[in-house]
Amino acid sequence: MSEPVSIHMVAARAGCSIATVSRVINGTAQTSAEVRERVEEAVSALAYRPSEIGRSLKTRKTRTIGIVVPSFTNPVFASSIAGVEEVARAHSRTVLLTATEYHGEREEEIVETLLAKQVEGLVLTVADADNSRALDRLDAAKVPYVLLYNQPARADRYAVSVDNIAGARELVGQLIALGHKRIAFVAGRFRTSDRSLLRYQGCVEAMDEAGLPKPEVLEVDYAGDQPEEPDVLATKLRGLNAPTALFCSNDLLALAVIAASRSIGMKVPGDVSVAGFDGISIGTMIEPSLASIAQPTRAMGTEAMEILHALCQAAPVEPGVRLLQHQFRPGGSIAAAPVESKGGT
Amino acid sequence: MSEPVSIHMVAARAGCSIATVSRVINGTAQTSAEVRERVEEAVSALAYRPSEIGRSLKTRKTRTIGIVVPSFTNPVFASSIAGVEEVARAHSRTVLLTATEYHGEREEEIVETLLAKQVEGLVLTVADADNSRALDRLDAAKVPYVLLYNQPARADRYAVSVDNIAGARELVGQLIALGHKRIAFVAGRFRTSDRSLLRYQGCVEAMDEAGLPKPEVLEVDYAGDQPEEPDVLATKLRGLNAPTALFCSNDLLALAVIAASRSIGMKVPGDVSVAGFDGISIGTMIEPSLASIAQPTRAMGTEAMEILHALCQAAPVEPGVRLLQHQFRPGGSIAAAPVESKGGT
DNA sequence: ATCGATTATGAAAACGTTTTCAAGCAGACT
DNA sequence: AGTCTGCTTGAAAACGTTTTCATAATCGAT
Repeated sequence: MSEPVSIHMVAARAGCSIATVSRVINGTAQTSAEVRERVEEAVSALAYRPSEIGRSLKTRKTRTIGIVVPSFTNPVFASSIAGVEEVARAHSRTVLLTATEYHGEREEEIVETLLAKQVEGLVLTVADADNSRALDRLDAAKVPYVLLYNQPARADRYAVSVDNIAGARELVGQLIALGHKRIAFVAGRFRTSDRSLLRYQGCVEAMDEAGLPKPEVLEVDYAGDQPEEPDVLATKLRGLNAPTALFCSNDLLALAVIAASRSIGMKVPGDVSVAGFDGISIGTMIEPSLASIAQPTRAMGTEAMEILHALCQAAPVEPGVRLLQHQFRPGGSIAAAPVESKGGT
Repeated sequence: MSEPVSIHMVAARAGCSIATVSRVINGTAQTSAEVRERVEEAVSALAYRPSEIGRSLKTRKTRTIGIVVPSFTNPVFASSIAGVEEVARAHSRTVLLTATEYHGEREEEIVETLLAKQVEGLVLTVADADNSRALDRLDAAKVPYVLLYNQPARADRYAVSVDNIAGARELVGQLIALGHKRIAFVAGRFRTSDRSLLRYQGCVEAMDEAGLPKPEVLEVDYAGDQPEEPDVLATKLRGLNAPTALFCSNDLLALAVIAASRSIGMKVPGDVSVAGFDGISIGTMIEPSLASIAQPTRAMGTEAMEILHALCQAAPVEPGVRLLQHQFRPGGSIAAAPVESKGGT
């Protein structure tokens, strides 16, 4: 903070010009062994580290990328961020982190800030990938970016995701195979998550295919990352038309739904089956374990960052959505549907 | 990436000097309404955003802070990061994020990188706050930092934590009150977490006080954030001397321990009580709910960032460790100790 | 010995800002 | 009319780098 050691001091101590110091440090040109040694001595004696700021200004490269996600506390995002960061570091890039807290309207402002910081590219998860002023801004600025968890319709955008529709279909297919006919979709934030909508769509398709009516939908409010109060949620659950299975748009929500069900005396999976989406690791440790669609979250982060890295150095990359493999994760939270009481409630 | 619009272009379009543009943008001096209007027109027409790089170079302020934590995927760190980021944004600072992945030896290199990026300060959780070359480096560079979750002995360092010893004592006290006499401490990473060690110490003190022998210790290996394979863990648990309660050094570990116990037919809490430390929110949603010591993780993040912000602008702040209030969170995972079979195994 | 070719080095420009300094200019006062 | 004050503006320096260009020095070859 108070003793900034610049290249000039190193040059002074080594008795040469700053140009030579720069050459020694970056190995960008031949230098005599003698002067090289003096420079190296000075560098370590002064604990000199070239300022990335000065360097960036000249080279117009910051080696910094930005991340924009709805939240850190959702394990899905946390672990993909970890993946991004790992790859970023491997390519000696650093990561500027921001969260929208699920406020889609903040996206644009956040992107603006990141742009001012001269990030070379971004990895982001937006509310609606096909209608985002933030993305338009990035396109205009010609700053490369890779979407994560979004599945944009536009083919010119880069994205890494799983096939949300197929995943949801698969999961709901399992429920149907277990004999469930009245399946409700418990939706987190339809409005701020196109993923949620796609999963709903997959659910509808699976039920359609099986000749079942559209699922009932229960929309849940959130406070930050946590679903609303357990008793409010419980009340809402009670208001449903006696579904035998609940498909929740994500695992965190499923956990809350299980807890709420329990609180109103509904046994899981005895009275009602509950499934989620994401495959967070905690789901396997609880009892009953949570049936879900597992996404390779960390790998999605690393993949996104690899693409972004390529883009940053203007390497040719095929645009479009990379769909990584999802996997049905069975769990004790779902079971065969209870036998239907004839014409009952 | 390819059309960088600089202050010069704005000046050219507005027909004035770059100095005037700067003044209009920052409002740092009076300008005539006429020229101000022209500048504003140019700014919005060109979608100009001052480069933070250029600005930082001149002002020697980057308005960027660094975060160093062991991992993002541990909810404890994730939520305090969220707190840090929130406050940082409120003070219009951005956050550079890095994880050590629990490799203490990486800390120094990471700090070095962050320093080169000219961060104005750091929030970090280190392996051992009293013996850290990374912190020494920061002291030498006179860059302010605030520790999070660490409780350094040195009184000149800033830190935000809970009282780990007191928390552990309190929790173990509860176990003892429930009649437990053989309590084992399940330790995650003694070597890379001084928190773990403090919690152990608290456990020992509580047992000492009650005239009980030192707790048996089970040390667990990790792969990244997840404890070792469930069956390995289960085997290790079986090797213990029939404790009636397991105090785990953190909640994630406790969850794994519960799952492992279940896998070898030990009922929780019927056969063995299990408690954790941290109070992660998922702990309240599972069955049985997890008894733990809740830390105000997000508040710890905001507090740390507030202190750092003050430090960054050279405001006087009392050094030392801020201990935030922890709270015993009761849970169904602990229950009265089974009655002791006379002189049994 | 002289010449061209090669190598090591330094001076200076450039990157995009902020800020100091001086100057221009209007109006107000003597 | 002349001076002073106050307000607005521009030129230029500075921040810490990298890089271009030129120069000095070394060397082998004629």
